[in-house]
Amino acid sequence: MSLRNAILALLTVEPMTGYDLLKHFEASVGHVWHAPDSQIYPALRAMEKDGLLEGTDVTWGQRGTKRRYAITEAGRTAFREWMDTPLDYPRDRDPVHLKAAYLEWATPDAARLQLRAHIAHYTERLEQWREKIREIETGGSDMLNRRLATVPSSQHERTIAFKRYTYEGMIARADAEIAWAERGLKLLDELE
Amino acid sequence: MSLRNAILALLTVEPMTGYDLLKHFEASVGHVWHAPDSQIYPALRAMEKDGLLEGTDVTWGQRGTKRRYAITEAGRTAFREWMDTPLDYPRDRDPVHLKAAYLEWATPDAARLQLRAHIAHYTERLEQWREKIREIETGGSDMLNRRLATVPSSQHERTIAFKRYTYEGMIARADAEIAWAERGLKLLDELE
DNA sequence: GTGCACTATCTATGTGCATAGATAGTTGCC
DNA sequence: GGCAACTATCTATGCACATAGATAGTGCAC
Repeated sequence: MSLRNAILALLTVEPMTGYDLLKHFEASVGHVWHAPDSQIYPALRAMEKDGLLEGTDVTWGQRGTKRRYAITEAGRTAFREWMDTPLDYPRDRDPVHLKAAYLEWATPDAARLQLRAHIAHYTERLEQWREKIREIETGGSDMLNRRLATVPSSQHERTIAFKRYTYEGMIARADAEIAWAERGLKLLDELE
Repeated sequence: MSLRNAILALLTVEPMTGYDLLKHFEASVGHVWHAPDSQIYPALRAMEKDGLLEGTDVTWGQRGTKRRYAITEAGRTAFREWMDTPLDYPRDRDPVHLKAAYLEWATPDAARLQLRAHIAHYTERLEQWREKIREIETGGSDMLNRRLATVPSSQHERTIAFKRYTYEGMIARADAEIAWAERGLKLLDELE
């Protein structure tokens, strides 16, 4: 259900086409939730059928058309409901730690490579997330600015605070992962 | 592919039935990787067909039979290969942080409930993982003891170290999640 | 000797997602 | 005027997994 709610969240700002949404899932929201077009377009059709969205065909150039989706009142309600409902946590299923538990089966070199890849992965994310926070703080986030334009200014602080808070969480996680992988590299050295 | 490799990892210690494996996925390994019986049994059949396992029927009581699977040389090779191959990291898809980004849509009470649930979830895991480490350190882990019996004593330190290292990583992650949720609770107070 | 918890396995249906490939119109540039 | 890059959307196949329900034998306790 998260995909649907990620879509609803974006459409609370303004109506969008599937393609618009795709671009957002590749950029801003994509740092938290990713979705390919093959998932987005069918989801939009289903959500329209369920009354969460209302689609209208918009002409585009001479012969082209595209379908722009707006969130309905039912959609807003559904989103608020989801926001108020606790998530249930999936069972643990973590390939990285699964492998770590049997690292004696890997060659030390392969083990090192993988820990370094872990560090590289989270370092990259870290930079993206830090950049997001910078954008949020300097008012350089288009999507956030448009969102702020739709809510009373008394809500601006809240809205911004939760965005920053989200990315801070991602950063904290990345920091923990990097520190863990670095301890792993040290451990490999010690065991040799 | 992780399920298959989790199964291979367990079967490097000794042959087991699907039911045995299920119990392990509910207990020890389950802290890192979970799988229901409806996934395990078909996987075992497929892995036998692929030559990774060899199954033999074992009588059980008067009329009962069960199928015990042993890892083959091909299975060991496949497992080692997986262990030496870097994982590829899935795209970000994190419901918790997705929701956090739009927390202004939740009522403050609902938001608090969810952050507390987050804390409760990871606190519970934390205790399980700490218990696992205690088991590892005191030699109280059956599965680990049986595993150690299959490897030369020169490898014991390594084997134990990686297990502990794995759970330390899970603990570090849980600590980070709890700290983040606590900052969230504070943030909610401040915004009110 | 009956009932109950446990061992043991299998099947069916549906969702979410990855991957890949197809189609077609638009815009801008050289 | 043609080509490339981009906009816009759709479809197909397959895997991993959740959920649920079915079947049947075992072992023990009362």
